Amino acid sequence: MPSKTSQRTLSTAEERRATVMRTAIDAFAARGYYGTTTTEVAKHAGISQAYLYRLFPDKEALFVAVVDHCAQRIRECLADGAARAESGDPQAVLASMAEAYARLIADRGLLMVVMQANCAASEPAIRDAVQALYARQVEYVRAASGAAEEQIQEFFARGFLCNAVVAMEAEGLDTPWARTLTLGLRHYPAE
Amino acid sequence: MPSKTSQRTLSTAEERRATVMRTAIDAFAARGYYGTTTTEVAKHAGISQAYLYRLFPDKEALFVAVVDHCAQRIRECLADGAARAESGDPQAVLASMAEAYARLIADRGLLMVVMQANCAASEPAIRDAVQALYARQVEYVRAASGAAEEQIQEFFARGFLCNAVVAMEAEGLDTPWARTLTLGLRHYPAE
DNA sequence: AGAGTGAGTGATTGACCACTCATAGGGAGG
DNA sequence: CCTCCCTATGAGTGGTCAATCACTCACTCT
Repeated sequence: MPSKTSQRTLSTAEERRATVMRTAIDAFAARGYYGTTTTEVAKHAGISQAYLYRLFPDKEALFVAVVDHCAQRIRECLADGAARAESGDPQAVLASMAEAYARLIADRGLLMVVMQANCAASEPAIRDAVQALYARQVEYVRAASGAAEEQIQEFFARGFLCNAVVAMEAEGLDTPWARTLTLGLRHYPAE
Repeated sequence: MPSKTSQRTLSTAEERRATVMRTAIDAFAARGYYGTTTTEVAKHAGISQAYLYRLFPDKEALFVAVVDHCAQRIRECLADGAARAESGDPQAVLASMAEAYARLIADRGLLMVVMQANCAASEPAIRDAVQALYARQVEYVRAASGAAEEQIQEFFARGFLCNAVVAMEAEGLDTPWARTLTLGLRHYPAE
């Protein structure tokens, strides 16, 4: 019967959930867990706010789902970096992972969601999600690189430096202090 | 006339402002700029919410004032660390500053306010305050230590690592990943 | 064609929040 | 003792937010 426009109009709930998790990143990235409204998230996903509550039990579960989604994308990115390493040497693997990470955070959203989650850790469920995120990341980096503890720690320290620099929007600044912090940091332009 | 209790009942506005900036730290540290209510801040300071608005023009100005207050305390702490250095050697000065910083962030509040401010940088006034904070910190560390750019950068990278670890409450955890991240980090118990 | 299932929404609710205003009361100077 | 300024508050106000509910419509199976 719908001969003209063969486009289907309805999606499955699972497809919608995936869309929401993708589009909610930018919303939560800008204003964090408390500062983002469910109406805003719904608008980004192109659905009504009421339906958002059919897809997720409440705002907290929605946020945790978004954080988990980001965690998974970061892991995939690290794995991709490890696969591209030119040799099995721990330092080479770490460098290749760092390069992949630098490319990943070219879009601010992903990174900012993780920082926002880190800051909203006073909610137990969110703190648990953040701890799980870093637990899996650290274990993965350890396993994939085989590097020494100190090297892994420094890898993450540099990662946190990246995060902070991006969060405070200091990548573009042409001041001495900003140049000191961003020394040697690869900065890929957005998209 | 008030012979029994000689305690005064009124304070000057300046004294009250100082009290608010001290007590608001814990409130903003836990739930950030958006998640903290002005009523909460007023209650912590022991004044009415209405009077808070006589001391500060609005919530944003209040938050920025608290961030500036934290920035000043951190600078004092770094200066104190530099003064205690055993020699003028850049590495020794940096190490002494790091030690002082580790002691400072024994109370989570100060550090979390800075992280929360970093995450609320979508508000221009807050972003400016955060950038000013790090600008002065980096310049101070550079001037006081005389260290090379790379060393200064690594100093701050380790600082951000500290921040993240404290934020996600991983200092106490006895898991391999948490131990990797906290390697060699001095952890002073609260208060 | 008609019944049943799941996608999707408009309207609403009660709680709460940033911010305001009229006013009460302490303390110092005259 | 009176008065004037400053500290301080109670009682709102308009607006917004998370969450709910009754309801419509699209699609499928028989």
